[in-house]
Amino acid sequence: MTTEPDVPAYRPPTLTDVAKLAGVSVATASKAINGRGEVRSSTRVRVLEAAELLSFAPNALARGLLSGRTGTVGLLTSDLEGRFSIPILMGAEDASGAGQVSVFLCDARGDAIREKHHVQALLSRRVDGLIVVGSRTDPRPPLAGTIPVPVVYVYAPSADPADISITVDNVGGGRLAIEHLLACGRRSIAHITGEAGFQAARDRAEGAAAALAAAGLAMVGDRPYFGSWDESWGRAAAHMIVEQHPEVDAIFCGSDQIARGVLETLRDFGRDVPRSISVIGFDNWEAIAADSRPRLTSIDMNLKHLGEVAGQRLFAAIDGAAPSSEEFPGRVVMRESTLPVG
Amino acid sequence: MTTEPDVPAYRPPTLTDVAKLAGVSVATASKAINGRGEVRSSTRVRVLEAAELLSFAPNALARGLLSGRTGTVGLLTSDLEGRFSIPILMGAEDASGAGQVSVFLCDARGDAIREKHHVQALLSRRVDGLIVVGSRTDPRPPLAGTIPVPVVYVYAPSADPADISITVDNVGGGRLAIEHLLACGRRSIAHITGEAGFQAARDRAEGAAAALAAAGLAMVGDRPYFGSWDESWGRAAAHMIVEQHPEVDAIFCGSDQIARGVLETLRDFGRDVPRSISVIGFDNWEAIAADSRPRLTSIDMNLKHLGEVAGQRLFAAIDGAAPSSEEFPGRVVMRESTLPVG
DNA sequence: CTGAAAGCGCTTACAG
DNA sequence: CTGAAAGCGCTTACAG
Repeated sequence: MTTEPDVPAYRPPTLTDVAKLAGVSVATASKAINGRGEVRSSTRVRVLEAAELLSFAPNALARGLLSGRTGTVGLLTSDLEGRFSIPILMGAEDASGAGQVSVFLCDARGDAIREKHHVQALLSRRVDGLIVVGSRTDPRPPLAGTIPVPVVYVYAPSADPADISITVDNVGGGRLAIEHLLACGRRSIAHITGEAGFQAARDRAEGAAAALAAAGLAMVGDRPYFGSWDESWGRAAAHMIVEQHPEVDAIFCGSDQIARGVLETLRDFGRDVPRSISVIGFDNWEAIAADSRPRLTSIDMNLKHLGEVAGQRLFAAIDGAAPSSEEFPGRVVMRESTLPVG
Repeated sequence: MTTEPDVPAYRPPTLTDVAKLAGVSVATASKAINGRGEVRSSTRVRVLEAAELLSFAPNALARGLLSGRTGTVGLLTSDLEGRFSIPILMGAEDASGAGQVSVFLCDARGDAIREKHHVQALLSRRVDGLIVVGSRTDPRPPLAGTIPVPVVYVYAPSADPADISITVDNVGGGRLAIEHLLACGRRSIAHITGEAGFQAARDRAEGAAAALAAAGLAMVGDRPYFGSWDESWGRAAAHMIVEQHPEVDAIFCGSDQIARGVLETLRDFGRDVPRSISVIGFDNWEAIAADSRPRLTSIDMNLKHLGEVAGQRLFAAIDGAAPSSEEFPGRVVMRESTLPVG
C-alpha cells in the first residue's frame, strides 16, 4: 500500500464554469444548452462552444433532484446465471431507447432479504420504476412493502393480478409444438419434460394434451413423462418409451437439453431422426439446439421481445398509463429434427 | 388511451418531514440518522422513530451532489448474450458488497458509437468508476476520450498497458490441460480448437505446445487443428485425426462445444472414452460439460473470480490506489472424460 | 433576450 | 447537545 501524494481531486466542469467562459449567467447557459427559452443564437453558439471546450456533461444528479425524475430504472433479477434473464434484460435495455434511461442491475440470487435490500437501495436512488425478472414461470410474491414507483414483472408473473405481468404462454407453446408435429404427419406422440413442480412443465404438458385431444389422439404412454430438465432424463425416458412403445413417431421435449438426450438415445437405437421419428425441443437455446445431429427444431419463447414489452409498459406506467398484463405466444423454429412425412 | 385524472404525484418523504415529525431541525435529524456528531440519545431515538414511521429513505441524489461520490459504477459489456460476461458481471456485483454500490448495466453490442453514448450517459450520472467487460481475450482499444474516473478492463485487456486489465492466463490454461493429460499417462495428444483469429485460440495452443515440448513430446498431427468453436468442427476434426492418427490417446479441445463434437465422433468410431482415449474441454460450461456421455473434464477460467477482482481493483482505484493489472490461471475440473491409465 | 433569486434534499462547518 | 446558514449543480418562474 503506497501513500499517495494529495493530488487535487478532479472536479468535473459545472454549468458555472461554462457560463463564466462564455461570459453569460448560469441561467442563460442553462437555457442555451437545453434549447429552451429565447436565447440569441449568437449567445447560444458561444455557450455551446464553451461547453464543448470544457467537455461539459450536465450533472444528472442535480437535474434529477430538481425534476423528480432520474431517468433510471432498476432491473431486479433472481438468476443472472440462468439464461432466461439475459435476453429479457437485453430487451428491457433496448426499450429504454437512445440513452435516455440507464438501468441499475441487481441480482437478488433468489434471496428475499437481498431483494429487499436492493429495492431499498434503488428507491434511495430514486429510480423511476422497477422491472422484476423471474427465472421460472411460477407466480412469485409481489415486492414486499409499499413501492412508490411502477413495477413490471416479467417471465414470472406477480401473484397479485392487479400488478403488471408480462409472461409467456406456455400452454400455447405446448399446443404449438404438438400442432407442428401433427402437421408433419405424426400420430404417435410422446412428451418428455421437466419437474412437475414447475408451472412451465405443467402448462406445456397441458397445451400438448389439449392439442392431441383436439386431434382425437392420445399421448403415447397416456401421460407426460415428468422428470428433470437435463439430458440424462431425456436419454432415460427416451429409452423407456422406445422399448415400451416402438410405434412412437414423434417426441415433444420440454427443454432443448432433454431433446439432446433424446436424440442421443434414438441414435443408439438406430432410429432415424427425422425420417423414422421427429423430435422437437423447447427454449430454442442456440448453443444446444443449433449444432446437434440433426439440428433441433424448437419452440422459441421470444424472451427478448418479452423484455422489450416489459420496458415499454414500465415507461408507459411511469407516464401514467393504466396497468395491464400481457401473455405472449412462442413460435416454432424449424431445423432438421422434424420433417413432413413424404 | 384513457385520460387520467390529475392525481397529486407521490412525493417521497424528505428529511424535513422527518425533522418536523420529530420536532427537531433538519441538521439534527441528519446527524441522528447518520450516527454523526453529538446527538442526545433520546433525540436520536425520536428521529429514528419518525424516519421509520414515514419509511424515510434518504435521497441518494442529494447526497451524491454534496459528497461528489455517488456510490455507483458503470458496467460496460459488449455481449450480454455471450456467456462470458455474465459470471464476470456477477462477480463484479458481489465485489460491490452489501448494497453500498449500485451498478449501471450497459450493453454496447460491440458498437463503438453506442459505447461512447453509454460512457457519456454514465459520466453524466457521475459514476465513481467503470468496468469494461470484453467478450474475447484479444486486447481492445481503450475507452475513447478522457475518462475522469478509474476504469478496469476485464477478460479483454486494454491495448494500453498503463490501464488496469484483469485477464485470464490462456497460455497457462493450455499448459494445464496438457499437464493433466500427461498426468493421466497419455502420450499421443492432439489439439482441436477454434478460429486462429482469436488470441484465446492461439494462446491456448501455445501453452499446449510448450507443455508437450517440455515433456519431449510432439503434438499429434504436428500442429493444432484450428477451425471454429462449435460442435461440427469438433466432429469433423476428430474424424480426421482418428483416421489419420489412430494412435491418438487424448484430445485437448479449445472449447466444451468442440469437445462435445469430439465425444460424439469417438462414439461413432467405437473408441472408449476415457479408457481408450481421454478428452478435455475448455470453459467448463455446465450446460455443455456436466451432462454429456461421459461427463466432460474441462478447464475452468474462474470468470466469476475475475469479476470480483475487477470490482475490488476498481474500488481500490477509486480510493486512490495505484493501477495494476493481473492475470489469473484456470483450474482443471475433473469429470469422467479423463482417467489415469491403469 | 438576459440575469438575479429561489429552491430541489441533503450535509457540514460554525455559533450558541 | 441543537439549529441557522451556506452550498452541492442545476432549472425555472419572474423581473428587467
